[in-house]
Amino acid sequence: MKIDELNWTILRLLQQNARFTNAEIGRKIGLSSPAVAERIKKLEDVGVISGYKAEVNHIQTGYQLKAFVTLKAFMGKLKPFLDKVKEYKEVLNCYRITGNENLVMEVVLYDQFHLEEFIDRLITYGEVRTSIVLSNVIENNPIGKNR
Amino acid sequence: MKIDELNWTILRLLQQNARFTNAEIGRKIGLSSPAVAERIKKLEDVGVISGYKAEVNHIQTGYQLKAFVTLKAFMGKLKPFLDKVKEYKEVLNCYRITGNENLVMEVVLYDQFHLEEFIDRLITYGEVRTSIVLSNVIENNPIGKNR
DNA sequence: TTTGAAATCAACTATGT
DNA sequence: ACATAGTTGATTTCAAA
Repeated sequence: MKIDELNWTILRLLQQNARFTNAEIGRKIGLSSPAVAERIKKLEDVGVISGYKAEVNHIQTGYQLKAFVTLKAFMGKLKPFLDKVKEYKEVLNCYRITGNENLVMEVVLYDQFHLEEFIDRLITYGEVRTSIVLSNVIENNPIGKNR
Repeated sequence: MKIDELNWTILRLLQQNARFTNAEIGRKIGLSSPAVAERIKKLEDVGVISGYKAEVNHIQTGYQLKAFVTLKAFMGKLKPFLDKVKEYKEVLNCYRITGNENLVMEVVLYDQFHLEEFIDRLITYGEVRTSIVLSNVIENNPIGKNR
C-alpha cells in the first residue's frame, strides 16, 4: 500500500495517542473528520495498523523488574520450549533470532526471587543469559517515514 | 494502588483492544458503563495505564527487517551515544541493561543494506552485536495478575 | 439520566483518468 | 464516463457530568 505524507502523519499521531479523535487529527492535517475516518479504515483494512493497545506501566502493577532473557536451547529442546513459553505469563514478547542464541524474551518480574524462579524454569531447556533493564533511553518511538 | 480482579480484567481487555467501549467492557464483567468509566479513569490517573497506542505493522510500512542490537560502549563513548541514539528513527526502544553490554535496542530496517549502514553508525561508539528477528513466538502478551 | 461530542452514514462535489 | 477523495449535514452512539 502506498502511504502518503498525510497517512504518515496520521500514523505518527495514532502511535503517540490512539485516542485522538478524527476531528482532532483532521484539524492538524487539514481534513474533515469523515476523510480522516476513511483513511484510518483503509490503514486498518490493509493491516498497516494492526490494533490499538493500552500501555500498562508494569511497575505500577507490582512488577518491579524488567529483563531481557536469551535462550540457547539444548539439542532437541527448542521445540518443547516454544510450546512451554506460551504458558509463561511473565513473557511479554518472545522472538526467534539469528546468532548464538535462539530466542530473546522480554519479561516482567515481581522481584529478584521471582527472577530466580523464572530462570530455574528455563535452565532445563538451554543456556540462559539475563540482562536486567536499568532504565529506558527510548520507549515506543513511533515508526515513521525516515531517511 | 490496589488492583482487584475486575480491574485486572479491564486491563487485560484494554491491552488486547483499546477500542472496547465502556459498555462492551461492562457487559463482559457485569458492570454499568459509568462504573467502568470511573475505574478506567482511576487507572489512568494513578498511572497504571500510561497511554493508548496504535500498533503499526512495520513490514507493511516497508521495514522488512527487525533486529535486536546491543552496544558495549567504548571508554567515554556511552554518554555521547545516549544523545545520538535519540536521532535514530530506526530505534523503536532502547534500554540500559546490566551485563556485558550497556544497551539493547529494538530496531526496524528497510533491508540488509540499511542494516549495514545502521551498524556502521554504531561501531564508532562500541562493540555491536546484532540479532535479526526471524519470527514472533509471543507478541504483546498482556500483563496480567499471575502466579 | 441527561447533555454534549464524536462516529457513522448518506448524498453531493470536485478532480483526474 | 467513470473512479477516487473530499465536504456537508442528518442520525445514532458514546462518554462525561
